[in-house]
Amino acid sequence: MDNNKNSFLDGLNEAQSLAVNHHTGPLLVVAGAGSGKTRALTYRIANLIAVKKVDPGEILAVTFTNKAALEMKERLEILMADILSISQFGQPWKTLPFVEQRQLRKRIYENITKELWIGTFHALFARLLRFDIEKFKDPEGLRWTKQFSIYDESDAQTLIKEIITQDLQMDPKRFEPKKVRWAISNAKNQGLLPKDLEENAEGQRGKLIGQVYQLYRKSLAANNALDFDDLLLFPVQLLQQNQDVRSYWHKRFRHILVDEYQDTNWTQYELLKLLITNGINPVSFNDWDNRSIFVVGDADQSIYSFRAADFRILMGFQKDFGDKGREDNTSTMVKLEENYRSTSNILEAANSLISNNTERIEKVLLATRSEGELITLTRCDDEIHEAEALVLRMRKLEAENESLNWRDIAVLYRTNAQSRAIEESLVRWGVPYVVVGGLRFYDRREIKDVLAYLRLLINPSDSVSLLRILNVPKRGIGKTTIQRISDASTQLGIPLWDLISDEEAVRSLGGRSAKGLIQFCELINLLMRNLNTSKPSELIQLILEKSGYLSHLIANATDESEERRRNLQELVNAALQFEEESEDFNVETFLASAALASDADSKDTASDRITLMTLHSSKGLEFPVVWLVGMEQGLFPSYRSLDTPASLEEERRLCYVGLTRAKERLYLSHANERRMWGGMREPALPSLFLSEIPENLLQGDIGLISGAALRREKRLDRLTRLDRNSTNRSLNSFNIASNAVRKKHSGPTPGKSWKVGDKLIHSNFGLGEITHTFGSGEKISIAVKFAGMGPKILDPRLAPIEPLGKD
DNA sequence: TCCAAGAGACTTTTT
DNA sequence: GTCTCTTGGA
Repeated sequence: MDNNKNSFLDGLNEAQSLAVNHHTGPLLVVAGAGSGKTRALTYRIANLIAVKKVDPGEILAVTFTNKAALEMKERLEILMADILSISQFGQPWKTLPFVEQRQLRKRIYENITKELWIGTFHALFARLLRFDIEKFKDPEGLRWTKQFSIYDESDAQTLIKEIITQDLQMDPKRFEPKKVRWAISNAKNQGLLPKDLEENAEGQRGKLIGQVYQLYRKSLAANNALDFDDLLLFPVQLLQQNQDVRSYWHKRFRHILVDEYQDTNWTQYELLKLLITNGINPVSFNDWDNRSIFVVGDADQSIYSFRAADFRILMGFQKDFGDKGREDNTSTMVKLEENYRSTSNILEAANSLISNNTERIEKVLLATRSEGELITLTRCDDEIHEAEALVLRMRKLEAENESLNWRDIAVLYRTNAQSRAIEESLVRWGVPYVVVGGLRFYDRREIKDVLAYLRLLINPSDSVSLLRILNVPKRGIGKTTIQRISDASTQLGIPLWDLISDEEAVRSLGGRSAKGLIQFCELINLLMRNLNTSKPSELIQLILEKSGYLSHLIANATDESEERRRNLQELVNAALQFEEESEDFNVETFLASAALASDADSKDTASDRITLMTLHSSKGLEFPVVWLVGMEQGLFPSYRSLDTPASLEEERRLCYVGLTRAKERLYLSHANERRMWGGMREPALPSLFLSEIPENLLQGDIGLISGAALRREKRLDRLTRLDRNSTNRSLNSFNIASNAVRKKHSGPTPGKSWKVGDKLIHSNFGLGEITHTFGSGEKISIAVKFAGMGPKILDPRLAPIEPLGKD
């Protein structure tokens, strides 16, 4: 019977099993890339619940992204379903009748997943603050309520810029808001208050920053808002100062698990300690009865020190928690060193690269897979050649491997800006792709506008949100009026909303804009009346209609406003999805999830497209085929890291992360020169990291990708495609696209008549559809909508386009 | 008050 | 090259 119950643990290797079965006390799991650490985490939670009979509500699991949290819940549900199904029905969950599958899963959700606290540090502690922020005693007497808004980086910067220009009357060009924000963030991460900063400041500048910090805190309080740093700092201070609150959460969370432990910072570490030992120094903490802290990480993959992460926290775990033993698999450390992900060639390259770092826990990744292909290194003339060469290779690879899908391929780069050249080539050759990162969905202007409406409804003190939407859409409220009322509000010390919801005040202050202001108040009041009775999605819809935002966009009728409308529709969908996924949804929880969502969270894995992203975003992911581009000195490693050894080591870890994402094939490339922005081409040397990969693992076509070689490859690509298409492979729309693009070299087609709805292929933009025609006969112009961009007006006699038959 | 055109900054990585 | 902010005119 017992054996049966534990059978889900059978597939684990020895080290994994040690980690999963660890019951109480501290444990550090040093887990190399691809060694099954997510598996260890998930199985451990399942083991705690199913075997050790831990109440799910006593488990706190910290992940690095929201997406990782969702995935972990999902995996856990399936695992638990299997365990229960086998113990109850004697058969795996998937073999149950569909109805019973669903019932069981629902039961697990209700009794287990829903009770667990799984999420990022920020999401989890924002949640904790929703309970207890009103018990927080601020050292300067400021107050917040549980309706607090969460300000993102740009909100924070807006506030700081305002303080610099308005309160301090300084020139934001000489005293840059961004740098000041950064300095304040650093101070917060060290737990420093404005007065600490002012007292210890060296020189005028430090004093000024202290002043801004002081005013910034006041301003946040006036808006009843917290920034990202506060979401961690406030809980630390709250747990330090209030013993009741601390004991409550200490008793509640008996088992804490932390993923990506190498990227925690000192504030986060402080939080963990407060919770797990109830504020007692961990070395002397003895009450490990039915209590554990389980952290998983890899010092070699620490890549967030710019965000105050410090992998020495990981290195010090054993010392801090009282086990002096530093040998393998002591009572507080287990090493997972067997890699199940990559071929041994890829691993050898990664191991060899990372051995150049000095600050490490000694660890090698042991291969479990065969040698595999050699790593391909390509030197190109410039970034355009690099992009073209990459796309051609990719197409060749896809054409030659029946089982390889576009979604199996990822292109990784150091900086977001590098995606552009690659995107252009992908569009030109009709390869479907998705870019992760760059502009976050929730950072788009129209989305932020609507969220600002929601924030104001929840938290009327939030003047930053109010000012954002006061005249959006246009209500005839201008700069002068806004200046006047916000001056009045600061002078009187009352929130903006209180001021403008007083009709008399508005009439005397508003002047010509009074009408617009009153109209705005009526709108907000109407929305507020619907706040408690509407779901988030309904409220968003109501905002869009009643505010005139939607009709404004419709009236505008440009491509841009069309795009905005689509995004807003997408926001409604996101809200609907949120309502489906979470049990206790309301506007507040929806806003919190929007504020803390990252772009990587929304990456949909369903559609078959290649993925483009920064090396940082790639952490935790894996792909059969990986391209690492821009391997040049000054770009990767970044020029800012070249003269500090510690930063250079971090860049090397970043490279290590990149290499170890690849399962089967790895391609590296660098260019001889690169256009940095707009104008100047800059010559570039191959990255130092390339020289740290043993030559025998590389197959080079160094020097091959010159202009002439590229043309030769393009001819070859055409031949392969022709060959392939003339055989029996079915033609999806994508293949048609590439097929027709190939013909582009025959030039434009004369004498063709064009009409709305016709599909065509453009040699640069790919597949498009005609949305309008202007003029007639020889002089006709056409407006064409291509995927991923606004319509282009083209002259069909000149443009490199080909008509496409109806499909 | 609103809009269009021009200047200027931007490139490290993000919860 | 592209996004944001400022400026000046209607």
